[in-house]
Amino acid sequence: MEDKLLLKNQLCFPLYLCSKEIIRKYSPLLNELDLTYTQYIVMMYLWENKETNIKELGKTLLLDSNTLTPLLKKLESKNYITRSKSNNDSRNTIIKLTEEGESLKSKCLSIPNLVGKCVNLSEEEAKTLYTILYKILYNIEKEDN
Amino acid sequence: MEDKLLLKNQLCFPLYLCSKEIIRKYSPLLNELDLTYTQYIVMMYLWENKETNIKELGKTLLLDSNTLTPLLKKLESKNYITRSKSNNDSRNTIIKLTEEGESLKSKCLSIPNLVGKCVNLSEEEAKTLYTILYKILYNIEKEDN
DNA sequence: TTACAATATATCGTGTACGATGTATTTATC
DNA sequence: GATAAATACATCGTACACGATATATTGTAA
Repeated sequence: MEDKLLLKNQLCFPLYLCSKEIIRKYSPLLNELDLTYTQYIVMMYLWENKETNIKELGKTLLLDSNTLTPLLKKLESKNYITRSKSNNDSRNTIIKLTEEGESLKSKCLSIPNLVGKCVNLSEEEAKTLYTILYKILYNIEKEDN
Repeated sequence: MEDKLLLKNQLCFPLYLCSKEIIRKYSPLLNELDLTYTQYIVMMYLWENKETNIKELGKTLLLDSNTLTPLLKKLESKNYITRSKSNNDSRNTIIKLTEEGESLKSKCLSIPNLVGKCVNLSEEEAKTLYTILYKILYNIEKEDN
């Protein structure tokens, strides 16, 4: 009977390490744009959607207002986004991309390839990993109800 | 030409989400033992090694003294470990498991299965994921030199 | 043996991450 | 239409995570 409490028998441990280490690879690239990794994925969401609110954003990034509110204030102070209250429902905080925020995307085009080079998986491995990770997310979400 | 800056085309993004979400699954279980996830993996390391120092620990967990020193002080205050200076080289901080810390392991035996149930991968998927994750870690470490 | 480099840890500041709680607004129920 | 429940966000406190820097100790080379 193997010892399930050995670090080498854990799955979450290498997941945790990989997440940290890849994000560490992002940071010198993102530093030049004055972005953190979390701010970067918020920007990615906005490049796809232009306008959103905290609830929608949080549903995608699996983050709540306690994390997003201060982060979005920082992005606002950098003039990458605007924050305003909705007229329809003034509980909603509308997040909009600014011109400057939009133009930031062109400066990020090389980032995925640079990071991909560090990770250095074959196309097939990357695809397999991707599939399994989303399966885990699906399973956990299902568990939560 | 696909847009590499779409969230759905990212690999780090689901990695980051999985790491967070699985750790979220640990937390109610670890709460009962007054441990955070990071404290838990430190304890796992110590259950395997009994005695270590901050450098050794950090090499395994990929953490530096700026994270570990305060964390270890907390584990010390819970009487799970002791911190002391080495006689051979008084720059080293020796970390030792206490009896109480050692006995904590028996209370954790059910955790891996409970979390595994949430993740809910087949044996083969888990193995594949494991292999790919450690390949990434190897590749990144190699890159760093 | 002295002075400089290397090592090991600690401290500091910033930025998430998240449970718990507070507040304002909207919806639902009677 | 008053009121309770639900919703959306904001705030607070604790705990990492990590770059930068400080401090103390040890190793090394002239």
